[in-house]
Amino acid sequence: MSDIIKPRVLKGFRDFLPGSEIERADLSEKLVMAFRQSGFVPIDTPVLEYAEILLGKAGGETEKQVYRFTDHGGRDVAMRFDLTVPLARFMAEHYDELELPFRRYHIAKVWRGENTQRGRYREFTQCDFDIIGVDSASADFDIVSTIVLAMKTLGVAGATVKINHRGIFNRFLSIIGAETKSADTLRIVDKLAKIGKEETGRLLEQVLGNTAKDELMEFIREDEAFGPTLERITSLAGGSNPDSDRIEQIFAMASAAGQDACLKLAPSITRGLDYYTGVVFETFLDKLPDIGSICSGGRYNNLASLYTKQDLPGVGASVGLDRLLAALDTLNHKAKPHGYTQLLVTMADSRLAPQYQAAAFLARNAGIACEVYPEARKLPLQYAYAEKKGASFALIRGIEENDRNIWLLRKLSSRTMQEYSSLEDAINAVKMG
RNA sequence: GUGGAUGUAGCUCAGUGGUAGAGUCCCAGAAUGUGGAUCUGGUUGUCGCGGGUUCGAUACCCGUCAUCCACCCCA
Repeated sequence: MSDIIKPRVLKGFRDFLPGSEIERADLSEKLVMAFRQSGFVPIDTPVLEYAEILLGKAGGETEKQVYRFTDHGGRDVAMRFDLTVPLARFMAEHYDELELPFRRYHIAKVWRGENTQRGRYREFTQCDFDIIGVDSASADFDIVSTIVLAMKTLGVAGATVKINHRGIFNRFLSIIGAETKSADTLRIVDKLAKIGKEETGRLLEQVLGNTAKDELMEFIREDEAFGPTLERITSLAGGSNPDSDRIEQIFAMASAAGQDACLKLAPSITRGLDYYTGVVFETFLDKLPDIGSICSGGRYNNLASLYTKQDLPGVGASVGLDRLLAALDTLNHKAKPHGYTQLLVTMADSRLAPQYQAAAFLARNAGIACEVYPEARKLPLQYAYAEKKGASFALIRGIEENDRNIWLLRKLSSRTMQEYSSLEDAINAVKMG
C-alpha cells in the first residue's frame, strides 16, 4: 500500500522534455524573426475569457470542443480555442489606442476538447499573425509572403501556399443554383485533397445532382498554372469581378517578388470556418501532404463586428506549431542534442574542482555556454554526457596535467586531444569551433 | 463524440491460467587516467489502473485511463 499519487497527464496534453522543448523554442524563435522582419508586433491576451465573448459566433462544432466552466465568482468562462476570436475582442477594446493598420503576431497555447491523433492535441500552440484595419490586395499578399518567409526561415523546403477566394466560389455557386447548399458543398469540396476526385464527385452528386456536380468538379480542378486556372474559374463564375481582380493583384505581387512558384491557386480550398469572407489559404508540405495544412488563414471582414460598430477588416494566418513539429520530426528524424552547452569542463579529479569552476567562469565570460561536470566519474561517461548536452568540446585537466600546467581540449566529434599551455588559448580554440 | 487496434524492464518487443523473459541500454570488472572492438558478471518490472471469474490471473471477462488509426472537425 502506498499513498503515492500516480503521476500522469490528461489525454491530449503533454509534457515537453528538454529535447523537444528546445526544438519547439527554436521553431518559435525563428517564426518570431520572420514576423518581426515583416513588421508584426507581439501581443498577449488572457487564457480565460467570458464564454459569451469566445462563443458569440462559434458554430455548433466549436462550441462542443470548448473547455468551459463556471469560475469561483459564478462567471461563465471558457478557455480560448484559437487566437483570432480573442484578437477580435482585443481590437474592439483597444482600436483607438493602436496604430492602424495593426500588424500583430501572437504565439500561445490554445485548447480544444476534441479527439487526439498524431499532430493533433487538446492543448497546442498556435502562431497567429494578422493585419487589421485594411482591406487590400497588398495586405492579403503580406500574409502570404510572411508565410513564405517563415517557411524559409524554418528551413522547410518545398512548402506550397494554396490560395482561393470565397467570393469567386460563392458567385459560381449562385450561377449553378447551389447557393442554398453552400455549407454542405464547401465541406465536401474541402475534402478533395484527402478523399480524391471520385469520392468527392460521388458525394457532390448526392447534394447537387449530376449536372451541377460536373460543373463544380470542373470549377475545382487545380492541375494548371495560376493564370489559366484563374481565367477558368473567373469565366465559370460569370466573368471578371472584384474578387477575381483581387486574386490577380495578389498573384502579380507574388510574381514581382519572385515567389509565384510556391503560390498555387486551388479552387477547392474553402476553409471550414464561416468567418472568412475573402481570400483563404492553406500551406502544405510537398513531401508530407497527408499531415494537412500547417499554416492556414484568410480574410475576415466582419470579425470584430460582434464587439464593436467600428469597421475592422482583417486578414491573417496561423501556423500550427505542434503539427509542424510532428511533420519535421517525420521528415528528418535525427536526434537533436538536449542542451545548449558548448563546452563541458570535465571533473577528472575532485581536488581540482576550484580550477574547473574558475575555467568555466572564464569560458562563460568569453561567451561560451559552459558547464562543469559536478562529480569525478570516469571520463568516457563525462564525454557521453557532454555530447548529449550538445557540447562540441570537453576541457580536461587531471593531476598529471596540473603538474605540467597544461590543459587538454578534446574535440568530441573527432575524439582528438589537443594540449594548451594556457587556459585562454584553449577557450579561444573552443570559440573558433 | 462514434468505431477499431494497442498498453509487459529506460527503449524495441517476446511470452504463459501456477506471481515473467530476449535484444539494447545502464552499472561493475578484465584494463592501468582518457568513450567507438571483445569478454565476464550485475541491476531494472505494482506485466497501464480498478473490479470480477478462479485454489491461483500478466494471461479469461467487465469497467476505466492513455496511445495510435478511421469518421467528424481542424492547426
